[in-house]
Amino acid sequence: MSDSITAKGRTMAAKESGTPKVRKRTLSSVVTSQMRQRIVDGTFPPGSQLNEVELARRFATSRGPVREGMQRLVQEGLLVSEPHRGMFVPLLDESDIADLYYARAAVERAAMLRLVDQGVTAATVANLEQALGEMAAAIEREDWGAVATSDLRFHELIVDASGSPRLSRMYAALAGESRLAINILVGSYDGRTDYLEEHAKIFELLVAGNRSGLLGELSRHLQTGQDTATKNSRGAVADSAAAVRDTTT
Amino acid sequence: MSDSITAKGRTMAAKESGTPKVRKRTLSSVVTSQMRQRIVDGTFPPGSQLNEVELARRFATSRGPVREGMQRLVQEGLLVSEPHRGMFVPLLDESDIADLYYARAAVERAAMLRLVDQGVTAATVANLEQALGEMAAAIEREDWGAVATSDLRFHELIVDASGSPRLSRMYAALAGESRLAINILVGSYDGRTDYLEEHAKIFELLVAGNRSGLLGELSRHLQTGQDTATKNSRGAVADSAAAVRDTTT
DNA sequence: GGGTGCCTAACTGTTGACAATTAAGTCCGA
DNA sequence: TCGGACTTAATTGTCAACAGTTAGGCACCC
Repeated sequence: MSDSITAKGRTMAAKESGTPKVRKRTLSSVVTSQMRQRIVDGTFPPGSQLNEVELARRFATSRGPVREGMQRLVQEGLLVSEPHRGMFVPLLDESDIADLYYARAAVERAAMLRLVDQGVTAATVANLEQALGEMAAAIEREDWGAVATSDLRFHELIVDASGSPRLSRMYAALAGESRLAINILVGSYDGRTDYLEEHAKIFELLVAGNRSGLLGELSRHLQTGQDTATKNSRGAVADSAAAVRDTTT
Repeated sequence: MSDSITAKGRTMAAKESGTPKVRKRTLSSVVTSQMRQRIVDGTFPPGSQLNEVELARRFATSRGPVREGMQRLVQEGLLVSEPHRGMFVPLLDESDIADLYYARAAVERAAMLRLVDQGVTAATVANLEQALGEMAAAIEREDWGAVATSDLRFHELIVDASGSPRLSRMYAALAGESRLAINILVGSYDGRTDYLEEHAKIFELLVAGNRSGLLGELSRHLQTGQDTATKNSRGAVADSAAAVRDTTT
């Protein structure tokens, strides 16, 4: 019953440039990853429509896999579907951001409490320290996109470490939406140089197992994050919407 | 430029409740609903495979809408995908059930606390009372499937009442999975005649705004639910798996 | 001049056929 | 008798063409 080496003739249909490191993954999944990446990194800005035929052409596939990928991204909160109209990258308004941070707080609180209960493993400590290191390096070179990535990664690591598949699954969607909200205000991160120490504080309290301190610090941290996102998105969403209008006319 | 829109047609359509309920559902969505229904009500038992061509034939469509619906149900936790093999209704083992109830507790706790904060509206009270009424009626006529439905509906109403779209979205998936777990042990509900009063207790504490009591009662309630599910599923999953094996051979 | 109704263009929704993959059954040889 | 490679049936993954819907523009009528 051991895993026999199915080393059969692997037809290398690797075209010259199309797909970088395509493994045994199905086409739909690689298309999904590609689209998720481009939504998250801002290539497809909030408010924009994703044209099926254009994407299919760009990925050198048919519309089937593209539609399938879109279905998944809808459930992740990275796309909204308007029947017979198309798929659009969500425009998060003030109430969306508030709800997003509220839901994140609910999930992270539960994860942290459980993590303290069952103790933080050495591997978790190492992962978190690495994320903090990446964040510091990103701040150093003023790469605010990377700062946002390490920021979300830090929080995601905590949730994953709690060992609940369902909590992780739910949080992944929230993290994706958060990235959407943060994208609008990338560049305004520099006004918040205390990000690193806030995360370091949470890390310390987590290792120390300080429950009440942890909950308080988390609330503060997310609250400031929400305030920043809300404040900076006030005009940003309007601009974004206007920009979309321009491009579509 | 000229923003002087008379806004006549808009106000008419918006103010008026004239939107006919004949919303044009797309084929994919109706197929999705149908499949969700049959998974949840046990027509497609846990462990069974959903054949695309057979379902397409049964729904008198092509495989496209069926595949699209399956994608959605995967994200809801009602199906698992094994690439190049097929879609299967999940078989929840002991750890799955534990994780499921843990995640539910996390979400419901947050929802309840917020609900107490912002006060319970009259509409919410009415909805919850109705759910309790349906539960009592279902118990009376020993319709355990309906008991499970009203049970989950009660909890879902609480989460929805908290007014967080994302919390509701996450909880919907958890509720669907819970229904899957409960289906196995439908009929063993009769051993737990205290279900109604447990829910009534939660309802009272919620209206009274008793935080600590609420959290304690919720923990107890979900714990007993988890214990029952776990205990009754011990042999059930084995039987179910065996039954699936029989039908597939 | 303003409103109304068609009309067209572009897009999504749907379909049936084709290709690729998996797993089980079978046959052969040691 | 056992092991392994081959064959084969069934199922999923992918594709290109067709059909239906939506929204915006244009001419026409009042």
